Amino acid sequence: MRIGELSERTGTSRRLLRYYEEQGLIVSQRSPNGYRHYDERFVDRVLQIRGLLDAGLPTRIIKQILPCLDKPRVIHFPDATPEMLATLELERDRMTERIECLIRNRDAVSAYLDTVRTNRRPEVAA
Amino acid sequence: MRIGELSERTGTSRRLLRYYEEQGLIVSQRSPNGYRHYDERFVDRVLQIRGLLDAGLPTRIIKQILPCLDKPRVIHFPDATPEMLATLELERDRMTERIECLIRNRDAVSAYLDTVRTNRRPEVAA
DNA sequence: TCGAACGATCACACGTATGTCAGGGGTCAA
DNA sequence: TTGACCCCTGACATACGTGTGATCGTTCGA
Repeated sequence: MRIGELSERTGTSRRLLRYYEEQGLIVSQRSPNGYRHYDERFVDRVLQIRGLLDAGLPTRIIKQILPCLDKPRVIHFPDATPEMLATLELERDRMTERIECLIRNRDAVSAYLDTVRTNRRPEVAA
Repeated sequence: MRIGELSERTGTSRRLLRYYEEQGLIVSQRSPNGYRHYDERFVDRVLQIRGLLDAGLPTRIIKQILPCLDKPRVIHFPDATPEMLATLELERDRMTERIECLIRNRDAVSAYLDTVRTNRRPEVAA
């Protein structure tokens, strides 16, 4: 598919798809006329990128963890340098912290909503 | 405490503390000379703000959910308008999505790291 | 063959979180 | 009183994700 279809299927502007490519998050095939072409896998890939961006990870980090998520469980041992593994561990821990922070606060918001709804007293003006 | 101590205890620059105040995330007492003063509660409050920012929430949203997290379980019913409750529900759901996305990807990174470490073969050059 | 619809690149702009610096005042101990 | 150190405000700068527009080439159906 070309960029327009990928854009529609992922709800992501063409501009951003080109930006993600520029940042090395996705790679496209080019036809002779220069048009970008993508296969089905890119739909999930782009949605994954958007989710991670929305969760606060910068493209620089996303670029590093994406190779871990490729479907074929083929691990590229050669390019798994100790430094890269350390970086991944660090990012994994940072993601865990984010998760815990989000859970804490989401639960607090939930508790608040529950309390408000339970104690709803329409007869009280103020 | 004054802004310098709060800054040190939260690892947050003075500049940012003032910015958070400007955005309505925190409120300070002022002494006659204009200095900001904070009590102990602000240490946790600031750390919470930083966690949420790091998790990808903008100050606009953080400002809305912070009142839900105040220690005294005093719910301010009067200012809990239906619109605000709807907004909170929406944000709660968005936080849940973020959490799920982060967990999925964190687990994938973990699995990658486990695989690499398990299959470590120091004798293989390439 | 023309025009609509799509693609490409490039440049400028914006919002947000953050850094940094300038210019000025307050506090306090030597 | 001077100097070190804290605070204030305001302005400018930067990185990053994203929008928008200009200008141009490609494709394809009417």
